[in-house]
Amino acid sequence: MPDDHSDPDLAFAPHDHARCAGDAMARAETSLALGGQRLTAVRRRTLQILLESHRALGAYEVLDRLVADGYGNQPPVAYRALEFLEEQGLVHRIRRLNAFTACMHPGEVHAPAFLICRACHAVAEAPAGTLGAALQAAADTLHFTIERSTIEAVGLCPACKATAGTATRGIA
Amino acid sequence: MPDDHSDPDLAFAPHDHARCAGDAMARAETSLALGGQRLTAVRRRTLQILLESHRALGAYEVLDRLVADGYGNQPPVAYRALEFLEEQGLVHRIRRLNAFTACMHPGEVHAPAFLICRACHAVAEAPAGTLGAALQAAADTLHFTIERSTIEAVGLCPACKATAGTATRGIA
DNA sequence: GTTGACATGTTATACTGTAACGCTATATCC
DNA sequence: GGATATAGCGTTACAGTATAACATGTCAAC
Ligand SMILES: [Zn+2]
Ligand SMILES: [Zn+2]
Ligand SMILES: [Zn+2]
Ligand SMILES: [Zn+2]
Repeated sequence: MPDDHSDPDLAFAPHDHARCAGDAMARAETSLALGGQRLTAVRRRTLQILLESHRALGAYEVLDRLVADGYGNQPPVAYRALEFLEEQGLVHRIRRLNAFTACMHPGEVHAPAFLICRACHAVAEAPAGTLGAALQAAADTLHFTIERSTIEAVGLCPACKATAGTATRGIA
Repeated sequence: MPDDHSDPDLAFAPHDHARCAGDAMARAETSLALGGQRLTAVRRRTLQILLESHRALGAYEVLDRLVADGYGNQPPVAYRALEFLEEQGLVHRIRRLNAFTACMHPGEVHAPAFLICRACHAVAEAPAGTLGAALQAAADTLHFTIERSTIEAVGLCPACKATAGTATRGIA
């Protein structure tokens, strides 16, 4: 059995997602412990919820899930947990969708870029490649200093391209 | 007097903005005429409003301006005009700001990328350069087909870097 | 002038995000 | 253990963003 956890993003491919999510949660715990940050019950559950699929969830979807688990049922509960996780680099905000998704490469420094399938709503974190450099180069010609960047592409994932028109596929 | 209308984006530099905006409006008229689309009063005024500065305006800011000119004062009036202009490639949506800005390169095919100054709120459309290609390359490795992309960077424009901390500068 | 298509005006509502306050849990220091 | 400080959570109330649905108006083609 091949190692299906080599990097090239597997959001679009079938894979051992239980392990995928478990690994991510473990990395999150390590990373937070190192930084002296607290992974409280709400925060942990929020991250778990996002890790259940390679999709982006709206704050209110997350909130619904938290409520079902007995946590506070007001928007700030979800927003606070999500913002904390984003600050810690464990979650990314997908502005195009007004939604959040778990980071698949926590720890590594990365200007994240996302590929969003409009059919199955899977979200993959694209391999950085020369992307960051290209954006930096564009900024340089205008003498602009980049602090944060948002790169998001909408289109069709391989599975949905194959089934052209059909609905959900894969882990999304 | 040098031609200050050579491309490298001038949003961050002083320039003859009346001509800058006038040119853009003229290109818009041509482009719509070719496509058989109608530049109605609301649409024209909406584009003018966005062309007054190199900033992004929220739909409700645009609406306020339209109301002041005697147009309908409900959100759909502004959203419809903005969406029409965006479909025609004359306006871009800046998701990071929940706002809209006039396109500075209408006609040309371009996967737009924006540089947003967090100090003076100027928004420049970055020269495409290798950016589109880099994103496409990243997508290719996952066999993802890009249909639309959102590229936005937040940081400091040259003027605001110089004044480090001071407020508004330039045309923004 | 009637028809049909498109655009605008209007009502109402849905969705997304935050400010502010008070309570509770946790860590720290004595 | 008890006092103190801090961070996190629960809640109320509201602000900001966006859209569905329907009525009215405008314009060009026939
Ligand atoms: Zn997975
Ligand atoms: Zn898909
Ligand atoms: Zn200008
Ligand atoms: Zn600036």
